[in-house]
Amino acid sequence: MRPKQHPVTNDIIRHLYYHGELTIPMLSKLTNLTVPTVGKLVEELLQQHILIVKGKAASSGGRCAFSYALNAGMAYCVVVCVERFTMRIAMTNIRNEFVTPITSVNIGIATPNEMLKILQQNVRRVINESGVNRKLIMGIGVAIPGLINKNSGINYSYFGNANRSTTEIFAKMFPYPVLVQHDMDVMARAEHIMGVGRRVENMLYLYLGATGIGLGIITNGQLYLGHEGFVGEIGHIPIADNNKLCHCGKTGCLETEISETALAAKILESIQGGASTILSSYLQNGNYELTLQHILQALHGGDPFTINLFSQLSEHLSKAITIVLHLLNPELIVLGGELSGAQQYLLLPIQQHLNKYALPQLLKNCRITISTMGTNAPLLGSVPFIVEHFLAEREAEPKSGKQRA
Amino acid sequence: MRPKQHPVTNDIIRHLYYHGELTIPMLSKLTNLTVPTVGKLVEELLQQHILIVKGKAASSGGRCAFSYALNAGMAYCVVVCVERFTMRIAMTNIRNEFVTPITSVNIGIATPNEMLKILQQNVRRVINESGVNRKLIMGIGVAIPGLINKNSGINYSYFGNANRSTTEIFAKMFPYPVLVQHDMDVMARAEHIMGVGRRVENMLYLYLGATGIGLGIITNGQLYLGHEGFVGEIGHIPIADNNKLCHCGKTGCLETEISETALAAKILESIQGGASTILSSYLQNGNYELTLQHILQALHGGDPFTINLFSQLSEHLSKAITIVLHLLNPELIVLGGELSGAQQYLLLPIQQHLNKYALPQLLKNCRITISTMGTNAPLLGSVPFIVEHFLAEREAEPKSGKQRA
DNA sequence: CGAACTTTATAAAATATTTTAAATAGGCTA
DNA sequence: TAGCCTATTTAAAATATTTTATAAAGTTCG
Repeated sequence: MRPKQHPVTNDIIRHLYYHGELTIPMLSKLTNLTVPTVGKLVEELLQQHILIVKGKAASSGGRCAFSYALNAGMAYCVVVCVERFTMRIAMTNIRNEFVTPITSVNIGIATPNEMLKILQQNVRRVINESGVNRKLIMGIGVAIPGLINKNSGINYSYFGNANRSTTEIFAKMFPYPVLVQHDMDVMARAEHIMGVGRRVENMLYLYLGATGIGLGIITNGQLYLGHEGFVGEIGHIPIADNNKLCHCGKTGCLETEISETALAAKILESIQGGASTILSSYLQNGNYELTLQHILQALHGGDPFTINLFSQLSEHLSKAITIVLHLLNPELIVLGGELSGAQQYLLLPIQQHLNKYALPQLLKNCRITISTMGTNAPLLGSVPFIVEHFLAEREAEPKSGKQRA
Repeated sequence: MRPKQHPVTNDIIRHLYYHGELTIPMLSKLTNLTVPTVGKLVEELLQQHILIVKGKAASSGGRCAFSYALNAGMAYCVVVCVERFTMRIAMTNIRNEFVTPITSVNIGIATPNEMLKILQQNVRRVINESGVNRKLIMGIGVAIPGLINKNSGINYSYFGNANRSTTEIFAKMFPYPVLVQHDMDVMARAEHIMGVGRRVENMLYLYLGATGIGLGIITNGQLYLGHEGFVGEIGHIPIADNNKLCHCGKTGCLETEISETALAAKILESIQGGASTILSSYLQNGNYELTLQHILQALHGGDPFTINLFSQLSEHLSKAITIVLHLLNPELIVLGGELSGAQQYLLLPIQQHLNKYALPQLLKNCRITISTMGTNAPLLGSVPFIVEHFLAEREAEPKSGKQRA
């Protein structure tokens, strides 16, 4: 008997999720509903404990409005991210806040089936230990690297093979919806919803990881996934004239210059060629491996060799950034991933090189910054996906009983 | 007294514009309104002569539905495109059909002010000669090359300088809204709305012109303009290791390999080096200039040298296509512009080279084809912009008198 | 400090849209 | 060609949302 109301309350919840805190007149503008209508709906949502009164907003010349927010205890998300050596799991509330510690599990060289087991066990443990009412869990978000088909859920790296859809596998494993997403897209979304990219319509998230490079794209205010979800494969753009063979089989890929192994190899070569750097000390006593951690440590320690190394690396990166800048004219480019830990040692040379390569009109109004979300991005970025899915389901629902609260 | 109805009838008009012909149940699904509601609104629009009954749709197992379409005489657009040597002007109806011949005016090396005068005079003439009721003209669409700021309308090529907004200039010149757009975006839109890209959510339009290269981008079903409208600057991607100086000041730009002058220079060099080609015959009697027309003629005439030339050109092009393919995972790539006249001599080698460069997962479900709209694209592509603007204005309108019909 | 103005919230009447139900029209099969 | 099935159309009742009007709670300025 309420044909439109249910979708409309979802709209209110959605806006409150993205804005955090809103007044009735603000919601009226955002939803295109009149103030009395929004007033009634908010009243209803308050009674269902979906909303809470947050306080009074500052007056803008008249009676000051009450502001409302989502009740943090209204709904929860389980978030998982799969990384090189570990899988991290935690629970958040609907306000993007962690409500459990982040569990980190070693995954070693687990087979797809072992990975599934590890995931299942640990997700269950996190849910148990959280003490949260299971009915309030909206879903599970899983961020994984590699190519993931956005329609079938088929991916070519974890949890299965080219024939098994992860979506189907997980549907049998959990009583909650499980959303598997490319980690790049999850991080881009995190940055866009709760990081430096808030309210930005067109932005790029450039992930500079130890093992690879990727790009997450936000166009017209929404995540762009492309036809099948294979967006942002920037690591294999032929950009370097170095003749180095990439693991993809081609030469000159961006990734042959920018990765932990590429950096380590370059350093080793230089040291053998007589270069003087603090990094030599790590290579004593039969230890021939340099990790990114060592390199970043040397960098922030002020080692001139390493600083120069990052300046060189920035040159290649700048060429790639120039390409995406010229193609997509973003308002903001966010740099994330382990390599972005280089901070100013990366950002400043990039900006310098961009002045050389990029068209000034495009560069002028494009901000470039380093992510401040750290390792939380691939976890928190799943929350908006889960919230959207939850609200979409809620809309499709037969208008049966009252909603969870 | 009709708070929502007006926007809703606009929605019906919009859907009919994009689909051409629809039944009431189809409109009901598209608008999220019930069949009785749509029925009433359609009845109203029929009485206002905005819609016409098109015929009966084929039955799908029951009573067959009437199908409705926009009345071609309901509204008109003036469309203009500015090209290298000429300005072309015509009038269309709201169904993307020309209702006047296409007027072509020589613009030589006109100054910005002269250009404005030429445009004004000829647009007026086309309107006069069309005999169309001026009240039915929705607006004027102008497609121009170069960088155009999507917000201010400031462009750096025609009709003004970096300080004058074309939007403002035109507002004083005509009693109709004038929409100035980048020609690349207009052509991409044409291809997306009425060309090979109909119903495609994610596509790229690659313009291969005599003087430059550009990219129009459709993401999530809508034209992507970027932060300021400077999207698709693909001509200056550093892709060639040829050390040729580009007019932008850098070397190795894609445009240094793919353009009329680049091709002509290459041919001349080869001929001087002793190559045998039918093109030599054009260079007799003191004529040292080769146009793209000559080259395409030789190509389709089967000249082996020219065929080979296009195969080489395709290699560079394929590298650029690989980049955008890897970054944006489109469903469709449409090739347009004068160079696309090479047809299979361009398409086949591109596909061959792509097999070498691109990741198979990305290539597999991406169709690449050559535009079939020819020189109409930059004219007809303005129509959807004008229609959208018209409908947006109509929505904002105070719900005063009845609408034009 | 109170009058005038502005903004927000609520109540009652008006109206658009939906739901439910019944009628109509075409295709398919016997 | 009659009768059944399905889909479209129209009609009437129910309900959500808007409009209009009024009250309440702030700010600003004389």
